[in-house]
Amino acid sequence: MTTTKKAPKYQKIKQYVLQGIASHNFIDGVPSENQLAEKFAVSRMTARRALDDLEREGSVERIPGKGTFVRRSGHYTQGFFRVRPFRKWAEDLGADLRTEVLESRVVDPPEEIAETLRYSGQMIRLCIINYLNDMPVRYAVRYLRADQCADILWENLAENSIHDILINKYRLPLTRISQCMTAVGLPENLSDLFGEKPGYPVFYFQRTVYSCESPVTYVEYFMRGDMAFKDTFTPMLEAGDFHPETS
Amino acid sequence: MTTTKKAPKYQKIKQYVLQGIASHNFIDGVPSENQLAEKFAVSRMTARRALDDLEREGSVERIPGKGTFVRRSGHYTQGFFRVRPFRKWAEDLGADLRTEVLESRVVDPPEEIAETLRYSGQMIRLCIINYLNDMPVRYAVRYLRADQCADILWENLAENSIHDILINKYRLPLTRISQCMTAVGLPENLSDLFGEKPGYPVFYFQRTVYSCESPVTYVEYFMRGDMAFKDTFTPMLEAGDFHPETS
DNA sequence: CAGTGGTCTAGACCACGTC
DNA sequence: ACGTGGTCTAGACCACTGC
Repeated sequence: MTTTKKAPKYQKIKQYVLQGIASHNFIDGVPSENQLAEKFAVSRMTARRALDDLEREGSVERIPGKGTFVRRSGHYTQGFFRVRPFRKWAEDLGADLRTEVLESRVVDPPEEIAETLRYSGQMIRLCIINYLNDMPVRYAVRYLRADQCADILWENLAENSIHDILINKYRLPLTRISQCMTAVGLPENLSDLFGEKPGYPVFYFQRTVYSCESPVTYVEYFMRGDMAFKDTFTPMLEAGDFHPETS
Repeated sequence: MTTTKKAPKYQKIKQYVLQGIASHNFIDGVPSENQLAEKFAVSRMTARRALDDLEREGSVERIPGKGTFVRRSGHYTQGFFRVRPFRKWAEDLGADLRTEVLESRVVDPPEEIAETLRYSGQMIRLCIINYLNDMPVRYAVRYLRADQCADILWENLAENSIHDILINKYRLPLTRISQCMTAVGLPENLSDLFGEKPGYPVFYFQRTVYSCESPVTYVEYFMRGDMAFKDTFTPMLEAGDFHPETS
């Protein structure tokens, strides 16, 4: 259900290139359009279509006359933000909020997640999608330590807040939240879920939640780019923040 | 210098469609790929390329078997954020900040701007681009009331903060800032400026700055999507904000 | 010079929605 | 049955880069 029904040829090419990037091949350049076309026995336009997508999704960079290259990110940081709890937000809007649990199981965590949560044992992985008035607006992948809250697998996560459960059932006071937001193109594998093309602009969040300085859960999610963040405030001279002395 | 050097045919088609959208034609559907191909005497693939771009940039929506339609935005709001002053941000990074003024002149404001600033006289329009370590990261268009600060045209805006000037020279205390952020695809006309393809994910900000409840300046800007917003905070039960009771 | 990506053509078949 | 968008082909010319 996640992939397109007819499996276009350019999808296979995209997969091939993405895997190659992940395996750190292609460090001095992705195969050229002609090479890909030959390798997959397709026309150059089709190979090109695959690279077009990858470029729009930010995976590769093309330089005319030279070739196609893996893109590096280069993160700066630029400000801060707060995110309102999803349920509260929907309430205020008077909008209909629906939550679906797409996956809920025990996994061996990827290395970065193990590092982030400082725990290398098994984890619970939850994939959740939120709809607002039947429009998919947020897709979240969450990791929790299996030793801390294995029973969460049996909770009704579509109806109850995960934070509620962590606090009230597992007695984990949530004391700190650390998060990062960027704007990215919608990844290919979420295209169907959101009903948008790969590359559609979305917010990408990465959040770690701590209980008493110990990381409890990591969640990353993609949210439609047209979900607006709004703010009105008074620019007082507070803590090196937005204030009149500077631009 | 802003447009591509060879002026591809699909650009003209994009322009045509965008103008049609702005003129509120196409309310019941953009011309089909075949119609556009015939009208512009190009192959269908070329007309299609134009619509591909417009779709990725969020202007139109395609429905297989039905047609291509103008996209409506449908803004919700989702949280809030703060943006650090650009100069301060660059300082902290130890990065090299460069500012270029691309345009600086007196104009008759578009209607929305006149409404936002509650002033229908002439305005000063500033187009500014910021580079961080020689990478273009932010493009801003700013409007100011010509009757309030016409002389700002003669200031060295590349070196001095506009807010500084407003406060210190024009004695306009900035008392309130109201802003909105979404994620959008990079508009076509900024593609060259940023060195990214149209559709590249960027943050889009709209901000109105007030002095004593009177709007003083409106600025909108596009910022690279890989400029991260980061935040670490304690989720206390404050003013309906992020707190443990909810998701 | 050969190779790259950027654009373009004039066809084609398919799945889907409307009538 | 017809029009729509989605995919695909096998060519083509161009501008640019590197050698």
